[in-house]
Amino acid sequence: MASLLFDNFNKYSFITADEFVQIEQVLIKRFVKKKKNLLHEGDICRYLYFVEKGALRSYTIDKQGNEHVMQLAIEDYWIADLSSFITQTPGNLAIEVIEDCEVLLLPHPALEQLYDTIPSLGTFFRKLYQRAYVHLQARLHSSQSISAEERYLELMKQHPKISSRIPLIYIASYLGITAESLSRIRKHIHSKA
Amino acid sequence: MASLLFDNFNKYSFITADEFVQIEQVLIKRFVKKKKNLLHEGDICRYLYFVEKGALRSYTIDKQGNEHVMQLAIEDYWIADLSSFITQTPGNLAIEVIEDCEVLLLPHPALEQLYDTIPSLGTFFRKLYQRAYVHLQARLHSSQSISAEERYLELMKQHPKISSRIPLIYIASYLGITAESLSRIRKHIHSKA
DNA sequence: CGATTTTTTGAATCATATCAACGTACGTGG
DNA sequence: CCACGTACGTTGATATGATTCAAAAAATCG
Repeated sequence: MASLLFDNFNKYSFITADEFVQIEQVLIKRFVKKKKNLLHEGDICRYLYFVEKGALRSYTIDKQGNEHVMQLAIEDYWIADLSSFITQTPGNLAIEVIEDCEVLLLPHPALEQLYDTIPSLGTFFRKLYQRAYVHLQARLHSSQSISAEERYLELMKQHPKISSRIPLIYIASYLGITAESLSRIRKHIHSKA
Repeated sequence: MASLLFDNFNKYSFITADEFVQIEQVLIKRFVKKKKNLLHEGDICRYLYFVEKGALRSYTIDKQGNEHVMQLAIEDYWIADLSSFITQTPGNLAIEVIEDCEVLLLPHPALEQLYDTIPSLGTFFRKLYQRAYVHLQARLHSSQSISAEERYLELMKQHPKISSRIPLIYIASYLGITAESLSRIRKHIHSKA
């Protein structure tokens, strides 16, 4: 069983082949085209999305109608509006496809049931939520303590695949700056390299 | 039983008087003086802290040694380094007393045990973690979409008690700006009011 | 290929930081 | 109870990082 998802589970928890078969039974596979939304602002997030292929972003929309990227995801990443998923109430994130995708949908009610039969799945997702929290805190910290250029360099270092594949406008938005600024930052970096 | 903590539990969950007695048995009461630290960077956060009286802040320290306030807490607030508390591994938050405090300490192992006997306690803290997550996301969103002045006004509106009692330097740090900037923002607000 | 999206560049402007100085308040030890 | 020191707040002058708006160049897509 060569499966990206199986390996992903076993990165942070321990899932047997048998257990994985059970999980597979509730997964829904979707092929989604660029520019399509998996989730709209105000929707209840009914699935956790695991990316098998392609790229996506989640984003919020402010009062002026500007979008702000909250998360970027490529192969082997999970993406969702976590707080909406956990509470099953309307959230304020939207999720859009950046690059034609193959995603696996893990439905909320099915997951709740699987927790009973596969205890280590609870561990896995508890850890996942926790990483999300830590990551958010780290982002707030760096947005308050370092320059946009440093933030960009850090992102490049930690997620080189993301920064090379995702269009600059989304990376800029993720970093909390404009596309123009990031373009200038790139020029500046190249000029001294 | 007139208790701030009892009422706090019943804001987000339902705890009976009997259950509350059980909880009280594991709580540790501490009186802590201004400037003292309840937690240092790199410590394992072994307690959730409930503030009965006084004021505290949690903060991170960046590479240049500057502090950045992550949370402010007064009476009726919980404070902790959540990710360190949950994993019981060293964290990177410190917690310092701003105003002489009375705090209740809820130890990690005791809480784990109470979850078995008081199921609604699990609900309560799950919701607490979730609010922390949502709040963090909202902060990141507003730090990327609105000006420092708007952020300050929002804080004043949502937490008037905090903004009136806590020294300006900590509020500024919480907002991600310098004390000088916040001072000017205040002046600007008063001038047009 | 044309159409759209994405990236780059320039000039002007703005929000916030920085550095330095001064004012105020407060609490503690003498 | 006063005086002193430390913590906190304000103000001014200047610097800087990032935004805005406009336009052109480059890349991508059907």
